[in-house]
Amino acid sequence: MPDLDELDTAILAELQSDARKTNRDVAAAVGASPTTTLDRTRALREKGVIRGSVLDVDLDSIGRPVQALITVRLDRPSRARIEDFRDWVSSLPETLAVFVTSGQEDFIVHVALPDNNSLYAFMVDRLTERPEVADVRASIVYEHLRNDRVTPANTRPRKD
Amino acid sequence: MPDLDELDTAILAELQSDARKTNRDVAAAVGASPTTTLDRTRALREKGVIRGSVLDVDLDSIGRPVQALITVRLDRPSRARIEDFRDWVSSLPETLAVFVTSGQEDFIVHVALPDNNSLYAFMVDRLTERPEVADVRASIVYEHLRNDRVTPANTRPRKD
DNA sequence: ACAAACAACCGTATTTAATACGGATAGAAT
DNA sequence: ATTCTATCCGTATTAAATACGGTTGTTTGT
Repeated sequence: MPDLDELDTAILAELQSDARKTNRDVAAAVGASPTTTLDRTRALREKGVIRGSVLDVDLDSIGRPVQALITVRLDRPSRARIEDFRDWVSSLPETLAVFVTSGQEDFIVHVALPDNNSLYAFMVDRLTERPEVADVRASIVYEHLRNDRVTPANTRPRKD
Repeated sequence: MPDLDELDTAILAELQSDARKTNRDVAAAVGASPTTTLDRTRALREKGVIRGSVLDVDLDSIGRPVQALITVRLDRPSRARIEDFRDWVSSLPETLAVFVTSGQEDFIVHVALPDNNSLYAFMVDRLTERPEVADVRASIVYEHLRNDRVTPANTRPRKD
């Protein structure tokens, strides 16, 4: 597991505010040369620290303004059943993200839909049609805030 | 509210699999010229359909492998109290994302921490120190899958 | 019906960024 | 001391992004 120094951490911070920032801009912000910054960024990708970059799409303007978190409990949640349901639900067009959890539920599914009727239909038609689904419960999401400052637990000082 | 045609939708799909894909690659994939693709992409940004791009960082390799969804209920959840707590919790370093919800809870907070002890400390020290917090409950997240095919609810045919 | 205005698309030329490569410096190992 | 390695950077080259103008086709107005 790679431990990261201050320069790596600074690069991650810059790219988190905007993953499409140019390498030159990142370099200027962190106070290193473009070459060094590119080397570091590539290394972070190769080490798997940076897994990719995701487009942040406004759900209202693509006609899906209603968000919900749907808690799902399975009947007899064996590994096979969990993985089956996980794969199925994560590929539905309504789904934004899937959390596989422990606790009182087995899944929490984040969905975005055009309106409340679609949400109701999704719950009672699509989810409940799966025989292994024992229970579902929806919480409407009014707001979804991301923290764009995801920092490493500990950072090694830069060897100067 | 902008309705999007097939070309816009195709561009969004391409950039969702990798937000750093070059404009030329996107153009080749959607079957349009780089110029047209750049025009469209810029327009999508200006219209607010594309809000930005987020780096996908591997939480294990930055020393925060333990994820949880923490359900929070406030005492007397007025607007002011909700917004206060929202702003406070969303800026904590442990927080990845915050959902403001209706239902049996007021918030669902997605956090990433180094280990289970840190999670316990976060719950009983940090959250419970806030007087307006009436109740908290954690679900450990074993897996977090994102759907990288977030498509518009309806797409207008391209005027050809 | 006709002309004007507009929208969508693309090609070319220019500017800017990404990349490859090699050199310099410094610390660690032998 | 010398070699090895890691880190950083500058330069030259390649590739992409951008600005701009031209073409086509559709809508708008008279």
